Amino acid sequence: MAPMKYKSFAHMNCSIAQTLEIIGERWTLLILRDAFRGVNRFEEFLQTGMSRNVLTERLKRLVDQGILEKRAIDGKSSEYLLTRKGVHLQPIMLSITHWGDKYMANPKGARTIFFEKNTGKPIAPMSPHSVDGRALKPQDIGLKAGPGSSSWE
Amino acid sequence: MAPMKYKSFAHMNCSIAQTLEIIGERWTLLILRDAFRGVNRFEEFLQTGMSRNVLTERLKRLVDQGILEKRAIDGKSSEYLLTRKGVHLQPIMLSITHWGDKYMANPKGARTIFFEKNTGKPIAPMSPHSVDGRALKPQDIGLKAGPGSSSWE
DNA sequence: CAGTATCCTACGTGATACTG
DNA sequence: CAGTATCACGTAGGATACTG
Repeated sequence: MAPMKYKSFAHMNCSIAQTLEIIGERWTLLILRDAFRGVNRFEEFLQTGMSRNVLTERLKRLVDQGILEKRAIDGKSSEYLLTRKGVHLQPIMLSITHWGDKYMANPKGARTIFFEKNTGKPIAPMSPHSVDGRALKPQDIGLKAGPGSSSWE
Repeated sequence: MAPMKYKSFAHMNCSIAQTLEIIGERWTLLILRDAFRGVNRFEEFLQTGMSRNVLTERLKRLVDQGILEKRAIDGKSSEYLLTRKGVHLQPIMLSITHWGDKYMANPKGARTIFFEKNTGKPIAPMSPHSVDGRALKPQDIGLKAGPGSSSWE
């Protein structure tokens, strides 16, 4: 019998599938969450609760994908910093956080607050917008196949 | 030796961790993606590529969590519909799609286009906004512990 | 069509010891 | 401190047969 493996999502012609192939593993998003909080050292990331081998592999993958950059600090230590590509994951993080805040709320209130530095005010919940800046409701949005679609619908 | 299990994220006092505990499994987000495209039948979901037992379990979990609603169609068939809670996952879907569009682009262009029904125009890339509706850049945003935080920082 | 039920395997994971 | 290296284990996942 031919060997069996988990199916890769990478070949699927879909942004969601391909993105999940990179950041969809069990601990990866928690590592990234930490990175957005300013965590950048191996031993710090460990505090989140995964074991060393898992962290090693995830970090390697994130560096390979250009989401984190590894920088030597003084020959013996290194740090991991979000690249531009990594920083652009921010809307995903915020969306997940806001959904969790709403549907898995801690009774005492939000656990993490994202605020605008200029004003100190919390940001608005993530929402889609039109190109000219109007907030849109879920039902205002339709979807269709684009030029990169092989074919669906 | 005490039995070993995958560590649950559920106890972590974190919106991201708890959300991942629900929608973070390998096929779940692809099922939800399909649901947003109007897929609602078992055999249709199967086309995405997972096996029956996996689909069965994922659907059950999503129904349990109130993200999908299972409705009998005529005694023999049933369909799965996004609840309000499920629809509110839309920003997550959109954010992931846009990131994938940018960093894992298909050379021919977007595969799925989200557009505003009223105008027919594609929506803007997902971005955080201030409460009064100004788009914010990643570096405009800070984060701090909220009232529900046990303690960090 | 919509599942349920097996069986099997490999991968993700956890624990921990070890190295520079 | 920042990893690398083992090893063992269970669960997610794959294939497929079966049922109403």
